[in-house]
Amino acid sequence: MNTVRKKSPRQLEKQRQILNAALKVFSEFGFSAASMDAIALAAEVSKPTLYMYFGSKEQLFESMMVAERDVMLEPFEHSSGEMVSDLVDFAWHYADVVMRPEYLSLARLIIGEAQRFPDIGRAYQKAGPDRLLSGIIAYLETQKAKRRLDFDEGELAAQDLWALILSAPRNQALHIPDQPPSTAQIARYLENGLKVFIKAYSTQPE
Amino acid sequence: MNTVRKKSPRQLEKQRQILNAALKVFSEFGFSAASMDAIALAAEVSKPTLYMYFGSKEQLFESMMVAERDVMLEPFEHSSGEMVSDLVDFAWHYADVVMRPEYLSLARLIIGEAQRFPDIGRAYQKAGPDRLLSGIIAYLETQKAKRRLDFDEGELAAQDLWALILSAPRNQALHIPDQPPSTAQIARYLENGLKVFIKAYSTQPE
DNA sequence: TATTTACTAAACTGAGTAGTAAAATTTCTT
DNA sequence: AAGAAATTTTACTACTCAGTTTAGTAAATA
Repeated sequence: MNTVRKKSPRQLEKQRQILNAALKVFSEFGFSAASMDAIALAAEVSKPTLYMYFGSKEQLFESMMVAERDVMLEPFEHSSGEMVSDLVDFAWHYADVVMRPEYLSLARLIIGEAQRFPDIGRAYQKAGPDRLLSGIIAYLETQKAKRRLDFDEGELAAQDLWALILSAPRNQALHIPDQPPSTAQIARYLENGLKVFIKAYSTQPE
Repeated sequence: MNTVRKKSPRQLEKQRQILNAALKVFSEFGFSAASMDAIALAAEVSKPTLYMYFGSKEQLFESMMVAERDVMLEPFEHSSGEMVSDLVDFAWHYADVVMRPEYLSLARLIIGEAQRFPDIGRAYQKAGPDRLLSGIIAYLETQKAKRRLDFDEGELAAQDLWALILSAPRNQALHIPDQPPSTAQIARYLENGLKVFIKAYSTQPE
């Protein structure tokens, strides 16, 4: 396996190109049906270059997963610093990440290949859902500290919030990629979910 | 495409054998990576026989999907007749179906191939989640009629119940096939979910 | 200018795979 | 038991694809 020694900006650019192409092709066809020729073509790179940067199809797949996962969750990372004003903002921000077509494609790919790449499934669960869940828990705890919410286990409350808001539209989107729920439909589930959550967990339900 | 004319019990038996093998191999490898040779081997049938019963790989895949889906949902079908005594029973019955390893495998397969087989994704949504949802709605409506529950839209209430009970363990199981949640873990989510649901929807929360 | 580095295009290897053909064999029917 | 139908075995075709090799080119470096 001949790796590149030093990474010039030009090489980093090429690496990005390849990873982007890999995401695109793998997402569309799945691991097995995606061909390295197709990825090379999409990346506008020759096949030997592909193998120079990433030794094999499996390695490319795993590298792509790690890279894309981080890119995907980047916007969420940043927001965890700023203080969200209320649950609605929080929920919408969350929905924006999870319901993005690229995120859904990746999730579909991961679920579909989970049996063949158990490490990737586990890593995704940690870096994706679990991390987002931590964010929710942290937020809910601050609300609990302010006596606005009441619960025993933060994890369960966070799971409930997630489930109430996004379970229905996300599952549907996973099964039917070509008919993603509209913003209005998402809003319907989101508002109802929040209403239920508040009724169950708020100390002063309106 | 040379189909078999009359179906002797022996042929039906063979058909079952093939479909079972197809489920097994497709579930393990996904559509593309599964080979017809492997399926023939698993079914203890020759490859030409495979092609005699099901004209092509895609046809076999689709037939298997339809057949397995129906088998999978059979136990649920029957139970909708008998009157479930309370929500806990109902939830457990539901969890038993959805968290079965074979059901999860099939769901993983469908999600992974949804982009390549949009019809199958749509059909599954209708025959699986949507049908189960109808069952929940029907049950909730009877409770509403008895003034035990209160809600505006049955669909939303049913989605909430589903989400609260099974969203968390199911998602985790989809990502991490080799570590399915234990009965105790399922119970934890289920009991908490029911508690929240009752608090939000019951007319007389305990 | 000479040399190294990164890359490309194209052909090739070797393995696997969907699907078919035909003859041999088993099973069913009469 | 004899003939018909269903199946199997075996072999094959045509193709795809991961990964490699070769021969040559553009650009950076010395």
